[in-house]
Amino acid sequence: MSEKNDNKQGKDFNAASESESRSNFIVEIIERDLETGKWDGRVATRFPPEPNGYLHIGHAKAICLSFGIAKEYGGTCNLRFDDTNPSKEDTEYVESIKEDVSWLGFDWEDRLFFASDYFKTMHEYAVKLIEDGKAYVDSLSAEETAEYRGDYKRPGKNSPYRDRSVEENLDLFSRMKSGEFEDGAHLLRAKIDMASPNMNMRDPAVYRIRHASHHRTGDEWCIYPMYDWAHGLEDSIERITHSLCTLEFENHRPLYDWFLEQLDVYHPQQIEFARLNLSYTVMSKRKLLDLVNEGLVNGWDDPRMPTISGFRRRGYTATAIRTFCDRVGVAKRDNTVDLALLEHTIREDLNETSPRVMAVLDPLKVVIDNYPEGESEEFEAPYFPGQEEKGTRAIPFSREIFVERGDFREEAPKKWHRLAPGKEVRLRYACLITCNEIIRNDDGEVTELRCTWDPESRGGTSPDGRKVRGTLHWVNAATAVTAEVRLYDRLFNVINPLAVEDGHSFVENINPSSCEVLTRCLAEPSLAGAKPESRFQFERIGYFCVDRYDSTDDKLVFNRTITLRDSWAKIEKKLGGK
RNA sequence: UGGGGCGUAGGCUAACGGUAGGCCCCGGGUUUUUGGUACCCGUAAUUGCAGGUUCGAAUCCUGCCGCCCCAGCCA
Repeated sequence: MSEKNDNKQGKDFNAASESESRSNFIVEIIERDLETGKWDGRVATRFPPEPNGYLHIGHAKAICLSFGIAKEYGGTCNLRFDDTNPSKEDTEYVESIKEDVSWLGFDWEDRLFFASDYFKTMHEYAVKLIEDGKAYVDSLSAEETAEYRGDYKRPGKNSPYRDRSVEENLDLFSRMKSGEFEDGAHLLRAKIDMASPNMNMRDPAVYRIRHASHHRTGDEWCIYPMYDWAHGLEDSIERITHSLCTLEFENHRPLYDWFLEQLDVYHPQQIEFARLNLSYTVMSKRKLLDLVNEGLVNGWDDPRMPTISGFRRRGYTATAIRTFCDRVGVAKRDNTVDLALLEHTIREDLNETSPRVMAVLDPLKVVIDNYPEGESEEFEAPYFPGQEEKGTRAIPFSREIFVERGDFREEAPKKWHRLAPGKEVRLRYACLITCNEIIRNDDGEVTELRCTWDPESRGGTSPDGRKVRGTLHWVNAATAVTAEVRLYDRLFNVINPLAVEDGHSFVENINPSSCEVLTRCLAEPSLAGAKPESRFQFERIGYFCVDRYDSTDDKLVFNRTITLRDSWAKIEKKLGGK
C-alpha cells in the first residue's frame, strides 16, 4: 500500500499514466479485504458483456477497471459472455468483443467463459430452488404478470399459481424444458415477496420459455435463465471475489444476494460504480445501433463512433484509451466526462509516438522562379525533431512545390506569419522563400504563387540571422503521392445529443460536417506504401492514421484522428471579434 | 407517490474530524525551423441548502432541496 502511495507522488508521469491506479472506493474495498483475508487473499474479477452489440468507451472503463484491478493485485479477470438471451445475441458480437478487449491490451489467458456453458448447472439449481419450495411455475400471461406486480405505490398480489405443489412445479418445469409449451405460456418465478418495496424482489422471473436458436447451444434449450438468476451463479461458479457492475444494478443486489444465500453457494460481493458518459456523443447500445441501422454512420466501427473499434479505426491508441479510463476515475455519482479530456489524452500519446511527416491537404502550387529548371535536391528531415537518433528520411525539393492553400492570404491579417505577397516564410526543413507574384485563372481564383528562394538558407536556416516567424509544410510537386484524407470531427454538435424536445430525435443533433473526404491530398514520397493502422503527425495539421480497411499501396487513405491544437485559430477569432 | 443511490470550481476526481489537492477546460507568458510539444504563471469551490455536535466538520447528526435508477417473460 505504501508503495502505491509513493508511486502516486513520484515524478515519473509516464509510468504513472500507464498503470497507476488512483484512489477510489473499489480499490479501498479490495485493499481492506486483502488485509482482513476475506477472500483468502484472492482477487478475482470478470468482465461480462452480453454479445448483443459492439463495445464502446463506456465498456472500456469497465474493462480497464476489472482487468486493471486484477493485474494490480495479482489476481485474475475472466472474460465472460453473458449470453442468456438468444434472440438478441450473435457470434459476430462475441468475435468483435474478443478482438476489442485484446486490442485494448488485456489478456484473459485461458479464462474465456460463456453463461451458456453453465446452462445445465443453472437448470439443476433451479430444480433445487423448486424442491426447496422457493420457486414456482406461474401461468399468468405477461400482461397479467405486470398487473399483479403492482407499482411503486401499491404492493403486488400473489399469483393464483403461487401455491402449486412442489411436485406440480417440478412437472411443469420439466415440461417447459422439454418443449411442450409455447413461448410465454409459463414462467418459473422465485417465491419471495410480492409486497417488497424493491420491485426486483416481487417474485422475479428465473426461467422463461424461448423457442429460439442460441448462437452456441443451438436448439438444445428452449428455456433460458434470466439475468438475475444467471449472473450471480456465473460469478459463484467462477469463484469471483468482486463482481463490479454499473449503478443501475444496485437495485438488483438484494436479489443477487438472495439467490446465492438460498442456494447456500459461494457468494461474491457485487459492487456498483457509475457508468461513463462522454459529452458530444451517445453511449447506449440502442442509440448506437440506431445510428448504424439508419445509415447515419458507416457501421459500428465508423471512426466517428464512440465504440472501441471506431476509435481504433480513427487512430486512437489503446494506451491513450487506458490512460483516459484511468484519469476519469471511478465513483458512484453520475458523470459526463468532457470529450476534451479524451482528446487531450490522445494528443499526449500520439505526440510521443507519431513520426512527423509532411502532407498538403488543400494544395496550392508554388513555383520558385530562381530555382533552376530540371534540377532537384534532397533535404534530410528527422521523424522526431529533436530526437534525430530515431531516424530521418530524405525529402526531395525542386522548382515546383505545393503548400497549403490556407497558408496563403492575399491580404495578411494582423499577426499573420504565413505566406502573403512580399512576405518571406520558411519551408520546413528546406529553405526561405518570398512570395512575389500571384497567378489567377479566368475566374480570378489564385492558382499559383511565384516565389524566389534564398539559396543560402538551405535546411531552413536564416543565413544572416533575420527573423522568419512563419514555417510552412509543403510537398515537392514531382515526387508527391496523392492520398485520400478523411477529416473526422465530433459526431454531434451539442454536449448532450439526447436532450431533445418531445417529438424530436437525437439524430437531429448530428454534426453535418462530422466527416469531410478530401481526395486530392498530396503527401511526401516516404508515405508511399504506408501500412494500415500506422500513425503519423502531418506537421502543423494533426494526427492521421492509415485506414485499416480502405487503404492500399495504390490508394492511400488516411483518417484524421485529431487535429493539433490551433492557437492561431484562437488568435484570429479574437482579432475578428474586436 | 414506495424503495435504492448520488450532490466538492465549467467538466472529472482526491481528501476517511485537523482547516479543500490533482487532471481537463479557460486566460497569460517563456522557448521553438510545427502558431505543435515542453515549461512557467494565473482565474475559479464559504464542499446542494439550513441547523446541530466538536477546540476544529466536505467528513459525524437532523431536516430540507435537487438529480439518477427501479413497475421486461432485456442485460
